[in-house]
Amino acid sequence: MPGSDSARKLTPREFKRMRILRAAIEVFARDGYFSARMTDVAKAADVADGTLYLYFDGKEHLLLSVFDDVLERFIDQLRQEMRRLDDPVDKLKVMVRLHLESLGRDRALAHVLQIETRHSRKFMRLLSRGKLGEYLSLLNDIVKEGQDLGSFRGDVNAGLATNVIFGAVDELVNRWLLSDEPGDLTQYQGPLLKMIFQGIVPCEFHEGAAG
Amino acid sequence: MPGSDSARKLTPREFKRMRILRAAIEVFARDGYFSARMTDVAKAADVADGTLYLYFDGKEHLLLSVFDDVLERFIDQLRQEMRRLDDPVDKLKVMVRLHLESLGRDRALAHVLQIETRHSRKFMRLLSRGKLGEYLSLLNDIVKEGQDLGSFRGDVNAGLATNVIFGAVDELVNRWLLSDEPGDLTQYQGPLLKMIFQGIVPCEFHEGAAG
Amino acid sequence: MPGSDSARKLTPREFKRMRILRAAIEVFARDGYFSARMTDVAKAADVADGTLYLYFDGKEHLLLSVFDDVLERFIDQLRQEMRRLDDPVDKLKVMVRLHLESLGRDRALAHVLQIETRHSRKFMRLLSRGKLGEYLSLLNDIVKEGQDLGSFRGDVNAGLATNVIFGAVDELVNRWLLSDEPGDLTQYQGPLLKMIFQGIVPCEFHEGAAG
Amino acid sequence: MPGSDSARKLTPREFKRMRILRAAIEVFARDGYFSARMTDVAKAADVADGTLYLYFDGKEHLLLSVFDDVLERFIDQLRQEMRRLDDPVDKLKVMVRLHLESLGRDRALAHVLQIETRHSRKFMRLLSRGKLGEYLSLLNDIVKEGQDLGSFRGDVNAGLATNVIFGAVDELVNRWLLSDEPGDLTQYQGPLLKMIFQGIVPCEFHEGAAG
DNA sequence: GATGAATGAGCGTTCATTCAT
DNA sequence: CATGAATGAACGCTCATTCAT
Repeated sequence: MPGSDSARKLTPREFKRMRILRAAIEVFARDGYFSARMTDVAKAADVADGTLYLYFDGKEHLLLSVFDDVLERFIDQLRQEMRRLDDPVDKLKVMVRLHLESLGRDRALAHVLQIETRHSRKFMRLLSRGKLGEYLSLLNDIVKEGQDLGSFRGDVNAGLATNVIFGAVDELVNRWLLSDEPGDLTQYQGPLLKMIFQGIVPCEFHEGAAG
Repeated sequence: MPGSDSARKLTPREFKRMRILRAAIEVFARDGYFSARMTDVAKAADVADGTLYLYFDGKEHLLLSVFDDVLERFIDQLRQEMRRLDDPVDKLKVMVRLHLESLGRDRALAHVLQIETRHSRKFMRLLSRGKLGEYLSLLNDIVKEGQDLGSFRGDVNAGLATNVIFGAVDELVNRWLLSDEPGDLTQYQGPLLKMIFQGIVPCEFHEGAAG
Repeated sequence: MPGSDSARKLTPREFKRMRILRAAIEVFARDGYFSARMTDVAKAADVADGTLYLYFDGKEHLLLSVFDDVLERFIDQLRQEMRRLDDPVDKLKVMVRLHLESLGRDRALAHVLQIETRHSRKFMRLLSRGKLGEYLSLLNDIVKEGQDLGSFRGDVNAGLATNVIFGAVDELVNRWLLSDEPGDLTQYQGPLLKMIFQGIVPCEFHEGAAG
Repeated sequence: MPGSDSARKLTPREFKRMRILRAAIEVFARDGYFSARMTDVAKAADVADGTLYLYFDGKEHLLLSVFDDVLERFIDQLRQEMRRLDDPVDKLKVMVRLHLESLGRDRALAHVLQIETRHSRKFMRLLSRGKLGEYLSLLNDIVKEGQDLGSFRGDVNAGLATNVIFGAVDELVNRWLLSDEPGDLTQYQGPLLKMIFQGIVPCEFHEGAAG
């Protein structure tokens, strides 16, 4: 797909920016955001300390940029995949799959996104109002669409359902990150979706189990 | 029930320990763990800086103690409530209710437990191996019990189901924490349980939706 | 004179404060304010780096404190000497003498007061509005008193005369500071006063020389 | 007088040099020498950062060049004016007038010459040994000439008298610089000269006042 | 000559922790 | 036990200067 946005050649500036972002991911994942030193990021990116500040406003901005950059690309990819699909059920499946695949493929990145970017309420708000909000909004749209079509139960608030779904996926990734023998993250996709779709109680008992 | 753990009078030492823990919760919630200064915790607890170190090993241990102390009491309470119940469905309901009630009652505490204690992988591991693990284990027991009795579907790995349930509740608390107009956290109990029990897809479509 | 303010024993805190101020004078004079490093001041005062900040708000405040502390004592001394005198001419003589003596006695201090504290307009304003203003005001009072009594010519604005006198003394100190073989600063007292009192033009030519 | 130094057309290089010097004056006056950044000087001069170093050896040399350039022209002008005059009294009058006029006309320049160039002993020595020394030497010559002719009192060391005169003028300029409502600097010329010529004590009291 | 992206040395300040009283 | 003054290691960031183009 020559000429496509994601394939076009990077300018030297963009290239160096990417190098720094990648270095930040590695160093932040290895040492933790707070313990990580800017000078180590610079070393990992093979640039001088001062160069970091030609591309980013500071340490915090660097962390935020890791998050936003990655999520931006992820959301783009998601949007493209969504276009091909009609069934909200399928959309949800794809979304969960991509989520697990993306993070499962890059443990350092997952670490930064799941843990280091959540070190403070202030930072979490920043994320929620940025790309993360966009992502949740995408998920929310799918839920609502499913409810409109009758594929998803309509007696649960869509926003809450969105949170529950995200929370389930998110926690799974967290456990995978904390595990000593992680294995393949995507292996959980099937059971996870089953839980999300069908819950934990078999249909025949639904009456009695209703909250 | 004289002499019971929770009702007996606190020794002066225990009392001061509690004062420091409470001060830590307030200060960590207000300023964030990393920005918070030990001297401010001391001030809030109305003790000298050095006194903190007579009760805790350091800043990190103080944070850990907040977590463990609170969870210990929560788990005790949970165990007592569980004893009265037989039905795993009821147990799960109670567990979720207590979870939401406990955190909904004390926003500063919720903030510290949900956000500040998760600032690094190292710390999260510490939690997982401590009281948090115990809590998850309790939840896991309920799930397995439900599966054994047939109340919960047996075709999903219990550990994964546990994670999904915990993740759903946890994320809900997070959203509540980040919200500007929080409202009452317990209001979500019903819908949340519905999601956990029945999933998002109505029974009649379960075949097609299976992951 | 036991019990007098200046002779009373210093508290340990005051003593350490003085030690730091003295160290600052030496280091600022030796390296210049901007090149001087706080860690060197600390070393010279034989305290830890952080201790400086228990006594002063920062580097700039330290410099300001050197100035204000010294001038405060100088002004006190001046006020006491003034009390014994009636003749403004005598007062001016004493003032100039004390000025030259105080600085001539301590070259490092003179260096800091004359040069390092004047590194920026902002800082000079700070000084002018502080103790330096008080000092100039004292000088101004003497000039006005002399004019009222007829000892000083009344056809020159007192403020301007004050500036001229101060400028003359100040510049003399500056030249002494920049000189490689300084000699005794007080040796200039007589000629300086002659210039201030009588100007450069002999009386018989005053008509023609008037500006 | 075509071809004269001050009137001939500037080469492009000289022109750019002047632009940089002017930019330096503005930026140094606005931000202070130490806070000022070379990149801001470059911006103000509308050249690239690196270009500054094609015309000056560095930041310090730039400041020194501002001083020397301005003083060189000032001294040239002074020498020309002196040529027309015989009376040392007149020469002194003209010198003071030109001094006040030159600085009164350009407050940014005055700021740099009076304050920013005096930030350290090392720099002040540099000035004293350069153009400033030349200027003081010029003043000294006038004083000595006046003493030889009997117009100025001979019982005061010429060097000291020079310092006193310079100090008086210099301090006046300083006060004007620090004032919030400066007004016209040249208004002080008359009274200032009166002080310099006649001192502060009326002739009839000279005996008693002699230092 | 002119550019401006890259360099990297340098430092004021903070704050968790200690320990003499 | 309690205190709080003192410690000193640690680091993000700036900016004068350089040099490949």
